[in-house]
Amino acid sequence: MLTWAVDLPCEHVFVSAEGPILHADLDAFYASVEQRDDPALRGRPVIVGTGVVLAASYEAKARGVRTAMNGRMARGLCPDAIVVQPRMSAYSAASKAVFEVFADTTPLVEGLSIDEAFLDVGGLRRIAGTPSAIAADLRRAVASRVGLPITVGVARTKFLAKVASGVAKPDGLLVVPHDAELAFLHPLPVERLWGVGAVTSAKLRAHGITTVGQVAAFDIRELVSMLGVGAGRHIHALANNHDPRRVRTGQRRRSMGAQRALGSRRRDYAELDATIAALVDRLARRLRAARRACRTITLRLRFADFTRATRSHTIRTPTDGTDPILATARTLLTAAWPTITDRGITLIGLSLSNFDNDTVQLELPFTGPDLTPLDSTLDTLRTRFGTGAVTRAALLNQPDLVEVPLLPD
DNA sequence: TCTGGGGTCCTAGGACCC
DNA sequence: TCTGGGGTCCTAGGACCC
Repeated sequence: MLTWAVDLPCEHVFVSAEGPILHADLDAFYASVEQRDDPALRGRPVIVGTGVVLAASYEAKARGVRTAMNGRMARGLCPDAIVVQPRMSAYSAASKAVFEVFADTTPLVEGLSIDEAFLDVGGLRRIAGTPSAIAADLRRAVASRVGLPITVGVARTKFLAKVASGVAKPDGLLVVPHDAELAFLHPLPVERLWGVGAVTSAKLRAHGITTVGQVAAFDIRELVSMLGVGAGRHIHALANNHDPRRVRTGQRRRSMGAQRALGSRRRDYAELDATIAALVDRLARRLRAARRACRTITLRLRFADFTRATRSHTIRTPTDGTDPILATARTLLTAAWPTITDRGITLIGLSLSNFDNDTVQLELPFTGPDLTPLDSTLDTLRTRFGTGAVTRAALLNQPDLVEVPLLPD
């Protein structure tokens, strides 16, 4: 199987500092890459994606075009927009170049998606200047080395930094000073809270809650009964400016999926089976390229009325093979078929998860009976590999060698 | 506004174990 | 025979993010 034993030298382990934190977010990423690569597009409204809008330049956004909007509607709002086909490989390359700039700024980078990341710049003050100077340098470096505009929010916590970059967009820089955090946060609309989407926003507004400050003042028990324990506590904490989450490096993906929209035409079993075979083929290749193996295969379906259904199965032994994954996917489809056959399937997807824990053997920077460095080492490992990666007991039992999950993809 | 493709995390019930 | 309390794993659904 795919269990690795790789030595990871300890100089590759980074110690987390405690903020300040930068949230760096590329502006209208796909559209900006298109404008960078084709001067004729600069200053003009650009829409990436023909079916739905994958990205819109700020010139198009000014006319009301939004990400995920139906393409026909977008062209109605902005008839002179230039619509281009997405070029995913160009975006991947641009993202990689930007992340290299991040890595040159600080080793403590946590990527959130193809176009945004948190950077912990605590501890860099003496060598690189104040956080706002570091952020300004970063923006200049991305502009000169990659040719893309990027907005940076700077704050004490992840949440404040993320909100700051959102407020500062496009092509901006915003620092939230320590003594102005609540004054910055509380007047904002509830939708700025990370984790408040359409459903939660509607519930809050139905209770007359429209600002972050109102959420902060609201009784937490009522929030919990309104939204559930997890969401209620989460937004209450954020609204009250409690966000102890640190920047974490070395996170590995937890699932891998592929899907295919089918339109409204009726599909028979054979067509779905062929689609699934193609999805499995793609996914299994990606899985092997990432050197992972999965145990859970999930079939995702979306119907004409936009309801969804999932069917999943977990196998005993992790696999990266096309055949076992396809066999499981087919079993799921066959079992679900009688209940889905007349519901009008408009999308079919597969997701692989429950990856086996690939490990590395890591030399720790101490041996013998002196355990004083143990807790700082534990902290270091958790920063790099995640809180659940290693326990104190594991370190005590094996103080000079410990297995932790493999490096990120 | 009727909607693509890729992800993350949480909740809740049931099976099973001690 | 009926019972408590706690834990893990699996399945299905849902909300949210870019």
